[in-house]
Amino acid sequence: MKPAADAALSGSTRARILQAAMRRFARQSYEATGLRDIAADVGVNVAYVHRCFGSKERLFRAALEATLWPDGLFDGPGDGLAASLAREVLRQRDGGEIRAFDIVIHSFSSPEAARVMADLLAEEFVAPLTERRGGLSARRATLVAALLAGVGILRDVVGAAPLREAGAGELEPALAGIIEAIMAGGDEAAD
Amino acid sequence: MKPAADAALSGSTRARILQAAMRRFARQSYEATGLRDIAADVGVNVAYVHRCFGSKERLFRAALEATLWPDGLFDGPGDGLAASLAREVLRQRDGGEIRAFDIVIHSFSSPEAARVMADLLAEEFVAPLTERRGGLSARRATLVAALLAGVGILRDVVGAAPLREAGAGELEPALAGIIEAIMAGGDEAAD
DNA sequence: GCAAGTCGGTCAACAGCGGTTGACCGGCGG
DNA sequence: CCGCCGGTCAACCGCTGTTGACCGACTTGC
Repeated sequence: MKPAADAALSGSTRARILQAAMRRFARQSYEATGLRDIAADVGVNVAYVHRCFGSKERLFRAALEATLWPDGLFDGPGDGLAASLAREVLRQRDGGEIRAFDIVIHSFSSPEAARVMADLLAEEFVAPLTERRGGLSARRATLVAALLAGVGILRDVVGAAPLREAGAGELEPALAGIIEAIMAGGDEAAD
Repeated sequence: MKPAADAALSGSTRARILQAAMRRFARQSYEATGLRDIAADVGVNVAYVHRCFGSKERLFRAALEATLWPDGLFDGPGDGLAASLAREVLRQRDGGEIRAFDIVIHSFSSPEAARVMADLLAEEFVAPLTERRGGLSARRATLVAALLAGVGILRDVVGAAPLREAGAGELEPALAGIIEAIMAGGDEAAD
């Protein structure tokens, strides 16, 4: 089969596999996603998917890393950070768009995925956030991550009604306020 | 959990299966927990576990319901609510103790478990919390749930270092403060 | 110009697990 | 004697990640 048509976009089959994996992992859990599903999406054989990435866990890691903050989430002005985090979490995904967040919130549980995420949480979220916001402790940065993760899960995985209903415009400032409160919170003993 | 029935029924094989299920689901994910594991714990045949509860999902639901807030989490004084929620989430489990929380945080993902949890979140957390704390919106109550879920997951499932390290005594007041901030937060437009 | 080797990819199979099912069985009350 | 209850046993069927053998095309070396 000649991939001439979509060559420009996806070029190598490996890249297309990766993108299919990203799409799958962003919509289902790690365990619910089979290598055969991904292979079928791309139109290749299962064996090749496996041989291409070594193992399912490594494919998951690659997919997650490939989605990490494509748009420089932490690049904006420091004082708008809380707002942009809130916006990112509540953002509606349209079409084929894939957020790292979607992958993360669907694959808690499953020890393999958790291992991957523990690494990336520290390197790709806590570190940039504390660096961006001087004086912010790793603990409070992780608490921000916890809030965002919880909101994402309850909203998009569990489907909690109060977080899904219409007014994202109402939810967003509230969430931003809470994030700000967490980051600003030095009102207890310094941590 | 029914306090008296618990001891009395400990003889009943069905009750022992339920308890074994609670233990398993509190330590592994829904998907990672097999009916055969549970059956082996109790010392009965897999088929009986299935026939006893109808399906794996129903067993999960029964196990989760049986662990729900055994000690009346919302019964304390209303103003200490944030603190007691924080304490509950960060509490160290010793021995065979099983919190509903442990089951919940291990089994996000998996659609079957999520379905169960969506029901119970509304009925068993949001409703009591808003009732206990007059004027609290369902949205903010759910945000509290999100924070607690996120903290539990990052701490106990993913194993994020900043939330696990020693000082629970330092983390707890910070968490309580954030919870309080969420519940108190009417500083934005009323929601 | 031809052999050798690598790259991209297929195919079939393995080995093991998962929940679920239906047939069966011993004891016990009526 | 019948029938129900608690429980076992074996099997089914579908799925999983993973493996090794193989293959065609293209590049490289001589």
